Amino acid sequence: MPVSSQPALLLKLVALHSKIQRQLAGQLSFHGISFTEYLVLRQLHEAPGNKLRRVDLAQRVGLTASGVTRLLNPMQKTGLIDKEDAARDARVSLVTLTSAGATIFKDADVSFTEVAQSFFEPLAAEDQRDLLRMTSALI
Amino acid sequence: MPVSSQPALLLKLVALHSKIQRQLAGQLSFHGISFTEYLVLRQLHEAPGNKLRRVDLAQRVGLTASGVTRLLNPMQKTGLIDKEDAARDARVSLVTLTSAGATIFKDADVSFTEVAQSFFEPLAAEDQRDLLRMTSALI
DNA sequence: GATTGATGCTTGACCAGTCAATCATTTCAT
DNA sequence: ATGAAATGATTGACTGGTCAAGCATCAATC
Repeated sequence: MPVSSQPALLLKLVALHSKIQRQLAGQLSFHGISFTEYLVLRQLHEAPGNKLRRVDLAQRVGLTASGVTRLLNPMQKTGLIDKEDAARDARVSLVTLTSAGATIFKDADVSFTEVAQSFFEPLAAEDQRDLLRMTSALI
Repeated sequence: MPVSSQPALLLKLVALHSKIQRQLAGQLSFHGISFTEYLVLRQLHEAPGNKLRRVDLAQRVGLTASGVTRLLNPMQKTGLIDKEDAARDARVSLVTLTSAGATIFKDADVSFTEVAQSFFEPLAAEDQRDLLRMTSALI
């Protein structure tokens, strides 16, 4: 492969990401949440006991600790999540998924899956497998 | 391919983008510019006469018109770009690349290329070709 | 050639996030 | 047991954008 095409490839991936963000934001807005909020709900949904420390949540969704603080405040006000103190450590504040939050997540996840499916439709199944393998190798 | 893996693939691409952004921002900061600023310099560098209308620049770098206005103000103050009135249309304000801007771009572009090359190093040449083909098909 | 609508750009208000500082609490070495 | 360092969370100041409104100019129709 000519050396010069790696920059082009990098730019393509960035452009691809813009397209993904636009589509996801558009569909998730019907559920009243942003993509980042979807990620939070998803992580809580997957977590044992539907509960996580804020630091761990930050790491999983790719935000800083303060970013999580700022993101969660409105989510708590709208009842998607709740705070809970940790038994063993008074510093940590656990984040829990409310049942309302779980409902919203399940609805939003349908949209997310639809976007994902239609997004990759131009690729053959084998290409999709290759793409998954390559992205895993690159992360 | 099992239907369920498209969501996973989408999440991988998002994670990949985070990694790209981190690496690019880190290297470009040595040249005193952000990735978005790099994109602006790149577009001007590629444009005929090193000059573009703000609307066209906005579209090429994926920003809104106001985003471009806000981005370019500091870039003009630091002398990377310059304004110029269009001869035929008093509404448009052309953006031009200064020679200082061209110098910074060339330096930054070396870093950009290095990041791109090291980023895709885990992939064989054939994989890189496939990846380029797939991303082009998806955009 | 005046009106109406489209286009290019900027501005004010806002949103989502970072970073650095701070505070509270916990852990660890002695 | 105590003092020092580490950890978890929040806050203030800031960055980098968006969106909607507004202003100037241009184009088209009548």
